[in-house]
Amino acid sequence: MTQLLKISLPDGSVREMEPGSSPADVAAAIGPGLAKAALAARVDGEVRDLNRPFDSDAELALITARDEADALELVRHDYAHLLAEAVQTLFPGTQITFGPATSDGFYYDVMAPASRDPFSSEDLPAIEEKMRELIKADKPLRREAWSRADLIAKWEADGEAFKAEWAKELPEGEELTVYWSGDDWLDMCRGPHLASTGKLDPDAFKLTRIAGAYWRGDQSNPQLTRIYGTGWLNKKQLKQHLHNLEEAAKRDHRKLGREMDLFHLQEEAHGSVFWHPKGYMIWRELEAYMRRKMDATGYREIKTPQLMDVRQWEQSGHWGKYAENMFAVPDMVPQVDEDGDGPAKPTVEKDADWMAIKPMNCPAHVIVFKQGITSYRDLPIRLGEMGCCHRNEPHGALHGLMRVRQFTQDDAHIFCTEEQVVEEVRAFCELANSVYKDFGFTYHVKLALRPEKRFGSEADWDKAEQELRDAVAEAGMANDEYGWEELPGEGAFYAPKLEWHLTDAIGRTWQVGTIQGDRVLPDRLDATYVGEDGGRHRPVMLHRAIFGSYERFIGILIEHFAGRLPVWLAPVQAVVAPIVSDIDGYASEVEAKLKAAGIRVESDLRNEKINYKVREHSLAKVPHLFVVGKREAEEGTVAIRTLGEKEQRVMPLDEAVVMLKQAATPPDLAEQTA
RNA sequence: GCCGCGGUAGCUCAGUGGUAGAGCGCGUCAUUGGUAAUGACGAGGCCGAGAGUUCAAUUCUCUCUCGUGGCACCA
Repeated sequence: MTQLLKISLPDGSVREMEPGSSPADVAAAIGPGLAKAALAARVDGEVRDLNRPFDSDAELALITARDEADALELVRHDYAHLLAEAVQTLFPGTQITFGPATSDGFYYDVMAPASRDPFSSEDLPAIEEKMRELIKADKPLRREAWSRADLIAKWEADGEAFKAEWAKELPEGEELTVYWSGDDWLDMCRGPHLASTGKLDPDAFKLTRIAGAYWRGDQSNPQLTRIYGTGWLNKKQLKQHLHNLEEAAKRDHRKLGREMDLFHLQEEAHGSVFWHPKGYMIWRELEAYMRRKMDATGYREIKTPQLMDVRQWEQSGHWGKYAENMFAVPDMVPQVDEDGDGPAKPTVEKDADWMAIKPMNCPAHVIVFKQGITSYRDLPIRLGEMGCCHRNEPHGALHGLMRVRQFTQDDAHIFCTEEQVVEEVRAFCELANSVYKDFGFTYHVKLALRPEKRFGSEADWDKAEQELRDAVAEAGMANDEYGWEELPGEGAFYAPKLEWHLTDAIGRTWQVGTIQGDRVLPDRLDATYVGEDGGRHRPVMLHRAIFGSYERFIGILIEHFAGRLPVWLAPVQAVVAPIVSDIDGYASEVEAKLKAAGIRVESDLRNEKINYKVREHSLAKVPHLFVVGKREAEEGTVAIRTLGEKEQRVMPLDEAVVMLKQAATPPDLAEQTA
């Protein structure tokens, strides 16, 4: 007599099942409702197919649509397979490669048959339709174990070069699995999958776009066509997601930047920003804020050259590694003809010396550090700079304010002894925290570890990584609350880095802040200090930034606040709008009083109706609108309409000035007066 | 840099092998109106750049450029 399997359920009960039975059988035994609702099973913590028999006694939790994270992952993976099957059914000869789930759906990378052009968005409706047909057909999805040799043979026979290549690299001897869709299509896959295609909702997915992607993510490999889709458990979720996308598009900083007249970009300086008065006001407020923060925490601000001899960049190692992304200029006077019209492309003299526009501030800061002789008593030395840098970014990378060719960092370098590193990094964690909190961001801290290509000894990397780890632990941030995580291979070539990833109002994350513990550059540029023992020692150099770059940070703020910036950052903090022109005099008086209080205020004396003015300044996202009519002028009051609030408040002018002044105080200054 | 899509008025976009249209915005005039669009009239375009096909190109083809969605990159 065979022994029954003991299957423990989440409620603590235990069911005895025949050997060979599967989670589906358990579900059926519990009830027909659950049998229908079950999508997959968690067996001893591992997500598995519903029909895959138990290997032994096990803990079982059935996954239904209520277990949303697991369920979404499953259906998205299934949609991806369905996509591949649909494409191959419609276009025989198409090679398939990979198709994982993503954060909002799925994609599949395919190679169109040589006989036709790569797929385009025009093909999407037909593919979608075919996917729906496959769902309706309710094809069972069946797991099957294959040997590696059989798999390779199968892919080679089918002309699936990519799949064959991949199969050859899979470990010998390990059980490999394929999934059949019905009896006529299969893909190599670890699984798990739903029991059949009919479990998917034909109205809960949408193919969204087509893009190129390299085979195995490597630029030197062939380029495949990636078909993206968004996939959900039901139609309602899909609709909600599409709605969210629209909402995100509304807060696009490029759109708001134009509408709010903050900045513009144009061809002649692509990748560099033309800041308009209103946009630059945000910048000035941020810069003033950051200066106060850095002044208060022991930094000293410097300003270093934009242009340095290329040899300096060779010595630092940047020229060798990043020359193609640097802007170099010959140190010569361009030839100009007699009319003063120089040739559009001046010829460069053969023996001209080359200068490079700085792509970063670090070497210049080391140079400043090296002036004179530094004693250990002077350390740590914290040198800050609002450093304007240029990098010749790949064209495809440029994006509004988020990725630009000219940017200004809130940069600083801390030169300190080895003993001081952990405390300096810990203090930085604290500083960064106070800044991000002031803007209402939550964030995650991550540690990017040594990359494959790197400078410096293993011992130094061991030390540098451990210091950062220790510092975060001391700051109390090495835990789940701060999303603490280590990222192997993601560090810079000269140092491991801590990264701050902000989460914005609609849940997107942005990497902004960083601190990096560098022993390479001080060595390459021969920075030293005199120690207690009278000998020369290498300082450790900490590279750090909190905003990252002003351009990008402003872009993030615009999107985070959907343009409705906090009063202290709003370019125009209040508009005074008289209802009739008789009141212009009083409006000007109100404006003058607010101005005297340091408020950025404008008055709108145009010959327009109040409705029009209210609408316009609301759309312009002015935080406070001061409406004044005959009544207010007589009583010496203002009717305040605050952006985002329905009710207006009428209050005496003097009171309003105090109120607004308080609302417009930057958060770091508000703390002190509180 | 690679793949796909795009570039028409300040903005959002329509349109056509015979050198252009709307709405908003802008200007002028009238209107002085209590909280999200008052009306009338008017100005405004090398249809991204260059080359080709054609009697004729904003329209078709090619190259370039910029933007855009991805990929790759991100010191």
